[in-house]
Amino acid sequence: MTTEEVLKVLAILKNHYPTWNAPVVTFIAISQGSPYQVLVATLLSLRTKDEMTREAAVRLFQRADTPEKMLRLSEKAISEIIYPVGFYRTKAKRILEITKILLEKYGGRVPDTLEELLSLPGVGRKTANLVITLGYHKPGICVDTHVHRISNRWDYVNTKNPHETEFALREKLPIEEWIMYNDILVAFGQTICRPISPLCDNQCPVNHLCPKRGVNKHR
DNA sequence: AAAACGGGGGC
DNA sequence: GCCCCAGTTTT
Repeated sequence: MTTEEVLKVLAILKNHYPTWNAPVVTFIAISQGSPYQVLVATLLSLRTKDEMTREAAVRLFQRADTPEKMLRLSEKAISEIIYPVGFYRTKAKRILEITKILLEKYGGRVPDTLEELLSLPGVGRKTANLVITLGYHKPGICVDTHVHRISNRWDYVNTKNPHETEFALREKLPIEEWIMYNDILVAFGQTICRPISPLCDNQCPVNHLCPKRGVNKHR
């Protein structure tokens, strides 16, 4: 697909967007979540189903929604709160580790630049870009499995790894669409344009524009 | 049993 | 670039 065609597809998907659950981190952001909450929710979401992450994030923020409050919780306590999110021990440890750094080096604030965010342990490009876009409302592209998969499924980019996808999208996609592109592809990818057995025939509102419709019964 | 989950780090 | 890691839910 060309950029022009992708923009047409996005316009159609935008109309369907309200019928899908907003992705967790987006949900946190639009419900007045702080950059710190966006960061923590993103850490929870790594390799974890959206719904599990959402429930865990809500429970955790009831107990601690600021770095100061978070440090009062033990690693074990956090583990129990965020269960059954996968990798919960690692994530609890990482949340505390990063929170300490935020308090020691950044006065309790979350950095808003890519470089500073990437310097935090356990923060890669996807996490950093999500904090920048949803925490600080600055332009960025965070490529997760959905963005990567669907961008390639549309033949919009032809890339092997997420980093290439991010670079290609930065070149091709108008900057005004970056955040919406992310948001919509995640919501769309979780419900319709799934990795395996996507719902092309009955439920996809853009199947008539998709070069891979019916072909992608798997992967 | 195996795949999937809005990856990250080490090399 | 490739390989390994962490745990739970879903298929």
